[in-house]
Amino acid sequence: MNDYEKLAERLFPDITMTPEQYEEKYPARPLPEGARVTRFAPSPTGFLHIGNLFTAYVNKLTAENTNGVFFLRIEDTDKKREVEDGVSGILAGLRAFDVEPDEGVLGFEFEQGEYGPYQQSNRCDIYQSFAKELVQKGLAYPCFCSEGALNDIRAEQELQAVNKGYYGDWAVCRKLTAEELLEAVETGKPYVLRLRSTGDENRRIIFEDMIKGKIEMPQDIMDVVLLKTDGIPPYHFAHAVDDHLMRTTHIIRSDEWIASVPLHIALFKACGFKVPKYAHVSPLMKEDVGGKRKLSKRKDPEAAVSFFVEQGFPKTSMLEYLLTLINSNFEDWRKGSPTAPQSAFPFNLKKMSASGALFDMVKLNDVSKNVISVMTAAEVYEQMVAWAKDYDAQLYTLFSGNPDYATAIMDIDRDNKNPRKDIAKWSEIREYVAYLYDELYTPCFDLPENILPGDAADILKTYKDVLNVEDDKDTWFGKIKDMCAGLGYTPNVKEFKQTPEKFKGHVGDISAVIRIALTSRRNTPDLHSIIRLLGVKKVHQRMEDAIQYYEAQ
RNA sequence: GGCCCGGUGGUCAAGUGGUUAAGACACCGCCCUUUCACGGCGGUAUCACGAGUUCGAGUCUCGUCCGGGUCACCA
Repeated sequence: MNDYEKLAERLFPDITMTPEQYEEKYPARPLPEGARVTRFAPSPTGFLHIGNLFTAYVNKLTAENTNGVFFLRIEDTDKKREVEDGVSGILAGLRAFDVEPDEGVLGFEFEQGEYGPYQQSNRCDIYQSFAKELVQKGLAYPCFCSEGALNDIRAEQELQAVNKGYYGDWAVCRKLTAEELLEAVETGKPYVLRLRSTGDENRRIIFEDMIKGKIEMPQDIMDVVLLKTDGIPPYHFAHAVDDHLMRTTHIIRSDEWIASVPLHIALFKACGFKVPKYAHVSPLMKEDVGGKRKLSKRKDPEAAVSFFVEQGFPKTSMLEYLLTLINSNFEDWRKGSPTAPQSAFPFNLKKMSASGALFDMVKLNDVSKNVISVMTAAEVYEQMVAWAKDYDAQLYTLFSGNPDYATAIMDIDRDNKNPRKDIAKWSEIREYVAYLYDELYTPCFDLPENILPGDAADILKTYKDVLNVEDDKDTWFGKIKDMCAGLGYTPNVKEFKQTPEKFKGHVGDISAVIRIALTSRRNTPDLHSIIRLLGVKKVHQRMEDAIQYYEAQ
């Protein structure tokens, strides 16, 4: 046994599993050629950022498109960050929008898959096994520098205007011999384990990022921490060991990791691992005065995935919108395949934009309206009720109390070739259906400027006499047209436009008055259907109320 | 500050040396229309800046500027 081996044994006396044994325990995955293994690896903070959902979705798509595997790993090596049961919130956000992992952590203290444990806090023995081997090979060493000593080094580096960090001549413990290190360990001094970097800052590493393209950077020369004083690794080392053993083929993660790729490559090489492919996703931005900035958890409510759940965006809407950001040819594809499932889209990692996109609520709304417009009334009802159950108790009671009525409302104008696009999210429905439920209805008979209250009263009085709820649509509208002449209006919109001086208004104004009297709104779906849903009694009552209101003016 | 990434209309963006510089959202106008919508047609508006290479540059090179990231015993 040489000195390094002795040191390794002294440092990790209880570690008996060797890296070779772990390699056998986690063999190459039995997947078809070209299958990609991806992962989403958040900290269990309980908060899922929309940008994380975006990245996770890209991971899922990548795996799905190649018949690979998408797994969830929890990076809980930092106790300070931890939140009680922080996993559930993240999983809930993922599930809300169907970005469900195939493998890994799938619930509170529940995981599935052959490559676990998937929670880093349960993998300490594994990290230490690989760390032990690094020590044996002289590629890692214990460092006894205190926080204060580290600060002193940093201050001196600042003074000399050189790169900060623990490296080269600054790395005092690196210069200790194995014998000296062993002696220091015996004193019981706390230590961290550091990589003995073999990097040369004058040499460059080149790697191909699948989104950003070719990236060239100086080699990493830092003697980074492999194991903290508590024996747990920080992100970098854990990433190398985990993604190697879990046989991840593509590391798709957020942009901010680019700077540490040289380090990660150094780590993979030091451990003798094959370097995975990298793809760095640009962050989602938010419009701000004078430019754009990253969506902020603190300032922007829409940074949280839960916000979209609360607002009631259908999961397909959200994914549809995200897809437009992920691959800009998605919209063209959608045009050609309006009803195809999202999973049929030929997603391409390389087509992702290298720059950060602004998250556009207006566009999301538009996309969502399209999605909802092609749903059946039954689908709308089902999703709407599911949402209301959690977020609008009154609406939930109203809807589930009479499903046929609610479905009939949602069915208005829905079987058209070009359906209406009124609704972008379920939270809008309360307002949308308000006039169809007495419990939600507050009358408001305000007229457009071009209609006088007296005329409105006349219109309603005339209409009240001819109205028959049983009329079919043509008869119904025929009666409205027939009313026009007697009241000084024209049934012909074109005619009105040509000679407006000859009329008080056109049939549109008559309809507007009736619409406002019955619904208190200036735009609603087809009035004829609404009248039938409302029923004779309510229709007459509301017209009476409106007439009274106008006559009092 | 060092290193790295990015920069085409208000927004998402196509674009791989020769295009009238696509398309979508938003906005505006017109048309359709039996209301409200849907829909159709059209319009405003973009290559950050400066050099260079080239017959020719949004595209290649260099510089500048702007925005972002990163330089922890956080991830």
